[in-house]
Amino acid sequence: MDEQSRMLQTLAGVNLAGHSVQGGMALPPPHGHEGADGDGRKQDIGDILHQIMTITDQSLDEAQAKLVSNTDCIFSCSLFSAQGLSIRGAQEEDPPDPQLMRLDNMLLAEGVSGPEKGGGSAAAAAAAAASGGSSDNSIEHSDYRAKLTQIRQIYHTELEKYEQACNEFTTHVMNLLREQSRTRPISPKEIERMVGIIHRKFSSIQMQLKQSTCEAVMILRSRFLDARRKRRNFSKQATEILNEYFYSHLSNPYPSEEAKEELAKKCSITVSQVSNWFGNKRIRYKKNIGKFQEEANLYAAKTAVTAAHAVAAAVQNNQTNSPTTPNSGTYPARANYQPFPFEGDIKHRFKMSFSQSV
DNA sequence: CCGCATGATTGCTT
DNA sequence: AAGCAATCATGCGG
Repeated sequence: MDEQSRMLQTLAGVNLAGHSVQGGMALPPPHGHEGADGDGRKQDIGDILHQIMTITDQSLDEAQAKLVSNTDCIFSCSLFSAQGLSIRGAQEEDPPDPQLMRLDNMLLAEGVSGPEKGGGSAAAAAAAAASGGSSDNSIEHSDYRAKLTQIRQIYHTELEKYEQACNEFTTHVMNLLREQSRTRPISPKEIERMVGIIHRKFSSIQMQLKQSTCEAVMILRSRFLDARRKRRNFSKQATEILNEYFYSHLSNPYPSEEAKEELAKKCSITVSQVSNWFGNKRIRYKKNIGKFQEEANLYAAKTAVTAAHAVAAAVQNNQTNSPTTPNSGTYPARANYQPFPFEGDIKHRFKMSFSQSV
């Protein structure tokens, strides 16, 4: 912040002072204001500069405060340190500026700098994609979007403020130059150069805003969308369903894509969550079969009961059938004994241990 | 507060 | 590309 102010002051100040001094020295002031006029004009420029700078600093501080409080006060340190970096970065490279492009791209991708309405959904989609799967966490999601909207609004108002300040400042300087042009010739190139300097300085301030906004979005994202942080145990019902499937397919606990989808629907979780669950379950079961024995028996009994019910229902439904119903299984709950499919091409040697364990 | 349970992530293998 | 193994980070009961 200090560095930036100094830069703006020195850069703009040197040039303005130079012109002012030149003008004052080379030619006498147009109106009869005595020698004090030259000094007065310098004073004017200095005042304006100071004014503009304080405005800019204030607004930047405000923006930062808002962005920080919007995410969390804890993160203010990272925000400010990041800004410090951005100041240094902003001073290098003028014309193409890859960093600015990166920031712009990110803001656009996050839906911050994009169109006002569609931005939210774009950000949501990006966020969902980043978090691994198409997860629709209803409550957290809307919360996230609300926060993102706040950030977007702050960003836009601040951006507008800077643009306005930039224009005002430019107009001021132009007016001053025009005034001076009555006393000495000022080439268009000189004016152009001045405007360029001003714009560059203001765009570096904008860059800070963008950097801060990016930071805020990243923090928001990591806090709301990192599923690991927001881990919640599945519902009792969901684990029941998953366990039932697992223990009734103990010889081959690898649900197909369709089976995963169905389980996901039943448990109201995502398919990738089902995959995670089975991955974890397989490895943990294999690691310590003994520990899971009780659970296995429990679910075996449970599925056996449901199977018995199913059989009973079937028998009741069509009594014409022969009484011997030899467990011709499609999904039937085969509790304790398994036919061990032992496919010749066992890709995963752990299937062996699953089969043996039963 | 500690330790275990558990869902998610990461890196590697096949 | 799917799964394993290790690991992380949180949830939860004692």
